[in-house]
Amino acid sequence: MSAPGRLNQDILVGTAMALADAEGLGAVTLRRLAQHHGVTPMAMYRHFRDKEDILDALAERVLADVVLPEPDHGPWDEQLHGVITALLDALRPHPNIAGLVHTRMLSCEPGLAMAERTLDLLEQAGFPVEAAADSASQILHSLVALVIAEPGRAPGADAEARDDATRATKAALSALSPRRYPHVVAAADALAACSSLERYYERGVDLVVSGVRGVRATRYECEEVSPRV
Amino acid sequence: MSAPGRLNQDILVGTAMALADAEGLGAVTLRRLAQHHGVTPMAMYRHFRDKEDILDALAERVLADVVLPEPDHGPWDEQLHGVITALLDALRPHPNIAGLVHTRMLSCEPGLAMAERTLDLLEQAGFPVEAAADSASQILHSLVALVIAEPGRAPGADAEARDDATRATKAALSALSPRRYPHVVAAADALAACSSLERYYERGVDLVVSGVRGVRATRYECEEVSPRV
DNA sequence: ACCTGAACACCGTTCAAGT
DNA sequence: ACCTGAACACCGTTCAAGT
Repeated sequence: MSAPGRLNQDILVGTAMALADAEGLGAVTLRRLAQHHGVTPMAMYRHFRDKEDILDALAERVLADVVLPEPDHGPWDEQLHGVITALLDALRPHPNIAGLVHTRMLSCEPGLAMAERTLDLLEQAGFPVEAAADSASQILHSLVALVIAEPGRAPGADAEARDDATRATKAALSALSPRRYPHVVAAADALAACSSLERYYERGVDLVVSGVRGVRATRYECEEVSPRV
Repeated sequence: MSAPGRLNQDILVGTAMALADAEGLGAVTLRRLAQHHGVTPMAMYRHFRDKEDILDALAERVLADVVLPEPDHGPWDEQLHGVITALLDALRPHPNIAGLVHTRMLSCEPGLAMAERTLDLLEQAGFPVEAAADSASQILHSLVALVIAEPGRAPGADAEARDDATRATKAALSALSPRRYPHVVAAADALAACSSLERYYERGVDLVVSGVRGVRATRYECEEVSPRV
């Protein structure tokens, strides 16, 4: 495809990302990577230890796009909102790759930076260290899940195929027994595809931040209003 | 391994599940499945359309273990707590398989049953249908993420290897610069492994249910206490 | 109806060899 | 230092054939 030119890890990770975005993770292959650069598959072992190493680099590349807002002296929940939004902005363009982040958050620099900020904010909010660790992990992983589960996206196909898949899902859900699944049938369109992706993600962020606020209010702070049990 | 006896889909899914639990999804292979039953790989095509079909069946089998509590007239949030716990109880024994559920929740009966119950409860809580759809999706996927991210589990190895991995993670996190990652270093042990899995999952459920309560309070109900903005 | 045998196109990975 | 060629063990899948 491109001139054999100079081959390095950054370039290769770039084409791996393009492959994953266009055709899914299944298309990320030593052989296709090599072929795309007019080179033999074994040449890849000059740049990566093994396949796993490529996937690690792919996850790190996505997380490297996270632009954390500068820490300020605003309320912890607004700052948490900012961190969460920064992660989502980085993940959303690469839904096929997002899943890789699940197991690699704590093994690359940008993931650690995000964990650090999240832990900081949770401890500012009053969470004890162990609760902060568990919660930070869940928060970050929930956002990954939010991107993976984004309604109306097919595993790794082009826009047309994705559209077909969405239509098929709508039809399948609408065709269910309305006696047995009344709510699913009523919500078929909303479950199969978002009317607004922006609103979907706003709701997702809202749910997570509200969860942290609620846990704090009921567990780690006595002098504030607490929702009913 | 076992006598050629009678081979059917249920038996094969059972051995696929055992393989996945023991060695990870990578071990679930047409050829290993066949070999385990002393049969040729092509015999699998009598029982499954293709490999994807096996993974679908695997996800459905896990979800089939969900025991939804009977609907009652208790408060919606307590009932939601019950549904969430039921899903977690089914997923937790099969962390290697949990990820398959992400894309298959709405394409099998037990997944639909859970979506139906969740939508029902959210609408009881006052969520408009579209918000309920987005939120139900996120709730269920967050729980999958909770299991996948369970601290201290390696992708698909035995207990000993998992222990080694946990120790290595602890060491790696503890060895980070305490100037740059003070909170990560301080929380290294808690991030690498749970002191109590039960507490980890309780916190996870709590965070999700609190999130729903909070969103309801600020958006879909005016006469209750609402946390500060 | 259920299983086999041979074949195909594709994987990741190794090793010794080239320049 | 960087890439090649040949080989190996493993994939999913097809097709025609057996009983």
